[in-house]
Amino acid sequence: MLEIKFVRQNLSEVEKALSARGDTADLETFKTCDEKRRKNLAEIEDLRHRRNVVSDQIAGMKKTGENADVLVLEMREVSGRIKELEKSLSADEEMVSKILMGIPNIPHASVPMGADETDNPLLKQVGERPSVAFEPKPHWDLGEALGILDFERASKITGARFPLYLGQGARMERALINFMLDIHTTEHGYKETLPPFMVNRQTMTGTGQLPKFEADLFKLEGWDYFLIPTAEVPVTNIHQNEVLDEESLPVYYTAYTPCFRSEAGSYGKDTRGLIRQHQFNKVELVKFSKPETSYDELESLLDNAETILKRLELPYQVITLCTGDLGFSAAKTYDIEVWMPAQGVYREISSCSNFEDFQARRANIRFKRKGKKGTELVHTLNGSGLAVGRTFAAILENCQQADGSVVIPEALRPYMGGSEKL
RNA sequence: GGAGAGAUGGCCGAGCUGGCUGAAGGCGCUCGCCUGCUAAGCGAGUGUGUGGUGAAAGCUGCACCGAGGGUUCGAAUCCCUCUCUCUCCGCCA
Repeated sequence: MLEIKFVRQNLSEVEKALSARGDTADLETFKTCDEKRRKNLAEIEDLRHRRNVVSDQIAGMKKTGENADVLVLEMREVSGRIKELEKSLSADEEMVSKILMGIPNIPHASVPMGADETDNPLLKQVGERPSVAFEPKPHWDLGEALGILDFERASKITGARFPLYLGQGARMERALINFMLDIHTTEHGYKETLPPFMVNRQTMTGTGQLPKFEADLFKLEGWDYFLIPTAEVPVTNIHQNEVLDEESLPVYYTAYTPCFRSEAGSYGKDTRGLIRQHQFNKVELVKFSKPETSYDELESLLDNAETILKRLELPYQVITLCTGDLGFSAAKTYDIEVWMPAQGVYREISSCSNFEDFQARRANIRFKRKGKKGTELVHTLNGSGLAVGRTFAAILENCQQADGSVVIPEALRPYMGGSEKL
C-alpha cells in the first residue's frame, strides 16, 4: 500500500507509475472521496471536541448539584450529528481504502520501462550450457523412466498439476531442501523458520496477495484461512504489528514450505512436468532492512540465491523485470532463470524483490531509531532460494546422460548418501 | 466438542459501584545530580496514529485500554457479537 498522503499529493506520478505497469486505478473517485472524507473528519473532530469539553462541564455541575439539563439536551443533538457524519465518513473511508489497496507499488527509478516479459533486459549469464551429442530429453520423460516421478498416479490421488516423487526422487527433493537451508543458515546468516502453511486474511493482506488476487489462492471451506502461495506470506508477517529495534536490523529469515497456487488463468501452459504445479516446494529468503540499505540488501539476496545454482553447477541467467512485468507489491525484481535444455529456454527458478515499505505499511512493521522520536516503516525483501521442484527438473535435464541416467551434482552427493547417479 | 477464567502502555500490574485516568504503582530505558570506579541514592523525562500551527524546539485538536457494534451528555469501566490466551473434562497425532 502506498501512503495516502503520498497518493493525494502525487496523483500524476501515481498515474504515470500505473500506466508504466499497464495497470489502472480509479484515482478520480479516490480524489473526490478523500476530499469529502477529510472535510467531514474536520467537522467531526470539532464536534467531538465540543462534546468532550461540555461533558466535563456537565460532570462538574452534577458534582455541585447544579442543573445541567440544557447542556445535556444540546449534547444529545451534537452526538446525533456526529453519528450522522460518521456514517458518511466510514463510507468514504471504505472507498478510499479499497482503491488504495488496489494500487500497486511505484517501480524504483532503476527499473527499465517495458510492456511485458519480452522487454526484460538480460543482466548476466552464468555457467556453461551442457553441450550434448544427443537429443536432450524433458525431465518428465527422464523422471518417469527412472521411476522417481509419477504424474499419472499423482493425478489419480488428487488431480492434474500435483507431483508424486518416489524413491531416489523423493530423496533428492528432500536433499535439495536441506542443501539449500544449510547454505543459507550457515554461510549467509539466515535464521531458519518453519511457519504455518495456512494463514488468515489479515496476513494475506499484509503481503499484498489480498484483496486483489484471491482467485490465485486456495481457500479453506468453512474457515477464513488460505493455503500459502509462498513462504513470503507467513514469514514476512512474523513481525506484523511490531516495532523492531534499530540494532536488530537487518533481520534475515529462511524457510522451507510447500507452496499452493491455483494457477488460475494458466490453462494449457506448461501442462507437463514439474514446472507449473498446484503444490510445490520452495526455500524462501526474507529480509527486513532499514530503508537506506534495502537496495544493497537486494543485491546480496540475489547473490545468496545465485550461490545455490553455482554450487549445483546449473547454468542460469539473471534478468531485471521491466515495469510491465513487475509484481503488484514489488518496487524492483530480479528473476533468476535456469537453463532447461530439453525446451531450449531459460525458466524462472527464483524471483528476488525489494518491496520497500509497501508491505510494511500494510502489515504495520516498523522500527525505531536510537535517540530519535517516533517510528519508521522497515523495508521488506524476499526471494526464492530456490524453487525446489524446478531445481529438481533442471538437474534432471542438465545432468542427463545418453543412457537416460542422471549424474548428481557433486555438492549434493553428501545429502544423497554419497550416490553419484540416478 | 463441553465447563470456567482472562485480554490495559516496552514489560509487570492497578483501575472495571461510568465523569480531572492517556491511564496509579513498579521494572526497564534516557538525561541530569551525587558518589575516588561499580553498586546504591536523588531529580526530571519516557506510547502510537492522525490533523492544525511553527523555520525548528514546541504548542495544540481528535482517536486508541484484544476487535467490532450498542447504551449514555459522557465508557478502559455497563450491554451484545467476534477473535485470541489460559485452566479443567472429552477426543486425538
